[in-house]
Amino acid sequence: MISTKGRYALRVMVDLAEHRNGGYIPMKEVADRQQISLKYLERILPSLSRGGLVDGVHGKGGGYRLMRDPGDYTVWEILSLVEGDLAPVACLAGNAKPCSRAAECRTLPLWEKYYQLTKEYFAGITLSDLAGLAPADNYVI
Amino acid sequence: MISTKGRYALRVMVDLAEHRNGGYIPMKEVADRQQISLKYLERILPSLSRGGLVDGVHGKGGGYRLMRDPGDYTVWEILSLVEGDLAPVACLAGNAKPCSRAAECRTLPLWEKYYQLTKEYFAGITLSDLAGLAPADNYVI
DNA sequence: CTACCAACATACCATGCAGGTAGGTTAATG
DNA sequence: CATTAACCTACCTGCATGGTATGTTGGTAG
Repeated sequence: MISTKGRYALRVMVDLAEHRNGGYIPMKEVADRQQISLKYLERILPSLSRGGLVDGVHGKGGGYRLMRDPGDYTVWEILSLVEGDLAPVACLAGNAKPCSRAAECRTLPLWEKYYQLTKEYFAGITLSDLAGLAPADNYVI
Repeated sequence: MISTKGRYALRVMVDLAEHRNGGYIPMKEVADRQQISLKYLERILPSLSRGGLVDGVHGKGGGYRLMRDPGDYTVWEILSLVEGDLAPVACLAGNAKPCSRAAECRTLPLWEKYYQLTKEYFAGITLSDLAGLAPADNYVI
């Protein structure tokens, strides 16, 4: 199951896409609009920043800003960054030790296909799809 | 993510389908074949039994047995029974309190469609698909 | 009737993660 | 220098996972 961390991150990104004006948007605004605890948001945003999805600036007039066009962010990218591994079962996660029963496992192909399905679904949706913005809607500076 | 409980339950069901002979199969056999702790298996099977998926009999010569043809069990049915709710996010789970932001939530439709996709995928696969048995392969008594 | 087998039930425990809260530090602006 | 806002660290509570251990109940075989 996707945790609140992933869900909140997605909502913040959509919010930043909808309210973008070329400048920096303080998290307090987003927290108010989205009704999410500011402190909790502040714990999520650094990973988005380190991942190069947003750009954060300290101090007065500061805040966060998208670094690319909303149409260039996929949901898969955002969720992966925040949630880590989106594998449906432990044996498919990146840090999993190789399973000796893999070759004969009757259920492994089921999980693999489901993983693939999940990836394709989330990779096919961008921020502009969610924000209801046209893909050609360009960044205003 | 699907927990070991769900994964093990599925493997047990497939094992019971592959080795079914009309009689009862003791969990010790399954535990040995599947390399799963017997004690842990014994904690999973009562729910499968209560759910009417298998039939358990005490004592010597006892064990568990499928109650229907393998082709009549869907993966969705098995996982739902053992895992409870398979909703990808908390707001879609059955026990979730109604969210006041649902009407305006930009991300809700995304989760709903993913939930639907998951359901359709798992409901489209049966035990006989996994066990490699032909659907017409009938129960031998 | 007794030994044995196997399902079934219950209790306990260690670990990790979710979902926060609290407080302070650093960097930029006016 | 006061304010703003990102950023960092530590801590806390509750719950789920993945077991282990110790039985009890019900049925069969000898």
